[in-house]
This record gives sequence, structure tokens and C-alpha cells, in this order.
Amino acid sequence: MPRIVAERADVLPALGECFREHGFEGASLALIGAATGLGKGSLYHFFPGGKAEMATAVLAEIDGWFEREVFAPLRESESPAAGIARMFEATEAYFRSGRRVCLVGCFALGEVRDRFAEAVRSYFQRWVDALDLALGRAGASPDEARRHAVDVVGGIQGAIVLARALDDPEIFSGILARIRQGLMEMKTAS
Amino acid sequence: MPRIVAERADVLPALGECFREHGFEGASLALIGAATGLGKGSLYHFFPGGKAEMATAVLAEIDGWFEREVFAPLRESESPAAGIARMFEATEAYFRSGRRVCLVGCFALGEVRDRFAEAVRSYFQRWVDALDLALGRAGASPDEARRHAVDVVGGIQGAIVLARALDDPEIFSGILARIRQGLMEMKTAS
DNA sequence: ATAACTATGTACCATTTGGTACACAGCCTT
DNA sequence: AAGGCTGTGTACCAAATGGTACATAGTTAT
Repeated sequence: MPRIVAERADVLPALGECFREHGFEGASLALIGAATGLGKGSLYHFFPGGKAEMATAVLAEIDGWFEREVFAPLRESESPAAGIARMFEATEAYFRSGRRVCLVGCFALGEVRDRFAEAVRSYFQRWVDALDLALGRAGASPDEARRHAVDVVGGIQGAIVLARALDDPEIFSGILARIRQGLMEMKTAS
Repeated sequence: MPRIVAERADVLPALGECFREHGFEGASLALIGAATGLGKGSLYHFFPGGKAEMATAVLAEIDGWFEREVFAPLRESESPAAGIARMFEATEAYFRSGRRVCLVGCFALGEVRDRFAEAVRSYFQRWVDALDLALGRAGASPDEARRHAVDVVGGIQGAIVLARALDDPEIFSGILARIRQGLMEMKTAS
């Protein structure tokens, strides 16, 4: 019996892709097993709570990544413009021009929103808040900053939906570029 | 044995809500039966193709509604501004301020995009094209019209995602109002 | 060496899944 | 009133579902 020595954290990426591709309900244990290379034994060893715990862990990992790569820079960059630029670059890379779906957004739309409501809410709330803060520091008025933060985060999610629907990654990149442009114009306008 | 005299078209709304609430995979025949009040016998009588045919029928019904209430007015209204105004009103009403999800958008993001790819693509393509046309007729330059059309349709989808995620209908209404405002400023600017 | 702990595969479980078969009831035509 | 058509409920099916139990293999500590 081979010893593969997996850690819980090692399987999270594969697990995440599996949930992204098939949704929570669609990702059966068979698919999850195939995606991760783990049998049920190992799966239930790492995630005694079953599928629900797997999804929670994946959401937490995603949350951690965005916290580190996007939210924190937005809040803490010396120049808010640099934080914002970083957000766009990280976002474009993470979602692979709309070829990759936002799992948190999926969960928000879908079937299972209520089961993971708090994780979903917190993720988006912190994104909006961090961007709000950065825009404020960049010189926007409080409600200008708030409104734009909401519009931008929403706009990114919409870009993913539309790019997937039309099956055209350029849609995603185009929308993001124009959102970014819009923010720059706002900051120089005031 | 009571005769309820249902028609296929009568169950489509309930069927749609069921798919919206649970997703395609999540909507089991048991849930569908409960939502429609129909037993499997009737269900398979109306939709011999099973769940897939049910989903196809629902997508077609939604498509028809938008074609009638949104796309056609956009294309054919005497005043393009009136068509655009109608789009916003119909959209706001249909999605119930983001409390109701866009099934086509869900399918685009989710698990089952490929199975219904053509229906999904066509729906969004025709929406974008119709808005593009209206904006052009309102005086926008060809690529100004195209870009804004894409941004607006994407923006609406994103507004649904964000409103659901933050569980706050006002997010939806706020984003839509600002998108609408943005279009009006564009038309008066040129 | 031996004991304990961590992984892992296999076999199994009850339940639910989507789907089929079919008998039968009400309606329409003739 | 006889026969066909259209709905409808019930019983049923094989397959797949999420989940459990457990024996065992590898690793680490004693």
C-alpha cells in the first residue's frame, strides 16, 4: 500500500478546481476523488465533515489568497494607486481572463448560498471595504469611493459571467481594462 | 383521480424557480415534483427528455420573455432612449432587485455551461447586440456603443452576484441606477 | 522492537438519484 | 356507448450518491 504523504493543504487547489468546474452539488465524491487522486479514506481522514467541510476549507483558502494578494495591498500599500493596480493584475491573473470562475461568486448565485453565507458575505464585504479605503486614500469623497468600490467589485464578477457565457476571454480583459481606466479618470478628475 | 389539466407551459415558471434556487444538479426530481405539484408521470409526459428537456424549456421561456420585453424594445423602439429605459425597468423588476437570480447567468458560471452553451451564448449575445444597436441609434460611435453594451450587460450580471453575496437588494438597485446614469451622461456628452 | 499514530484502500451501507412501465381516469369524438 | 387520446399516480429499477467501518501499511516515538 503506497504512502503518498499528502497534506490537507496539498489537495485544496485540486479540490477548488473540482468545485469550480462542477459546482458544489455537481462535485460528487467520485469526481473529487479523481481530481485529488485521493480515495474516500483519505478524503474523510482530512475532512471528517465530508463535502461541506471540503468546501469550507476551499473557501477559506481562497479567502486567504485574496486577503494576502488583494485586500491587504489595497489597504496597506503606501500608494493607493499601487494597491489598486495590484488588484487588477492579481484579479486578471487569478481568473485567467474569465476562463476560471470565481467560486465564491458561484456559491453566491447558486444553490448553496445559505450554507456558506457568512464566508461568501465576508469575502465580498472585505473586498469592497478594502477598495473603498484605497479610493478614499486616493482622494475620492466618501460616497464616491463607496459607490465606485461596489461598482468595480460587481463589475469584475459580471465580467466573469459574460466572458464565460460568450466564451470569449477578451470580454473579461476588455471590461477590466475599462473599469481600471474609469477609476483613473475619476482620480484625476476631482 | 383528480384532473388538474396542466399544460406544459403552466409549469415552466415553477420549474424555473426550482432551477434558480437549486441549480441544475441541485434540482432533483423530488424537488421539481414538489415545486410544480406534478408527479413523475406528468413530468415525463410533458418532458420526455427528462431534466435536460425541462431545463431547455425553461431557458427557452426565459429567452422568449427577454426577447419580447427587453431585446425587441431595444431594437425597435422609436426612441432608443425609451428602449433603454424599458430595459432597466424590466430588468429591475425581473430580477426583483437581485433577490432573484439570472438562471442563464448561473448556467454560464456553473457546472453545466457546456450542455446549454448555445442557449446561454445566444441569450447574452442578443442582449449585447440589441443594446449596442440602441446606443448606436442614440448617437454613440460604433465602438463606444459596443463597449458600453458589453459593460452594461456584464454590470447587471455582476450586480446580481454582489447583491446576493452581500444579501442586500439595494446593492443591485444602486448599481443599476449608476449604470443607467452613466449611459445618459454618455449620450449627452457626445 | 514495539507501540502508537497517521494515512490509505476496500468493502459496504442506506438513501436518493434520474428514469421507465403501466394501469387507469377523465375527456373528446364518433 | 365505444374507443382513442391525454394526463396522472404508483410501483419499480439500476446506478450513483454521501458516508461509515475497518484492516492495514508506513512512519515516528519509546
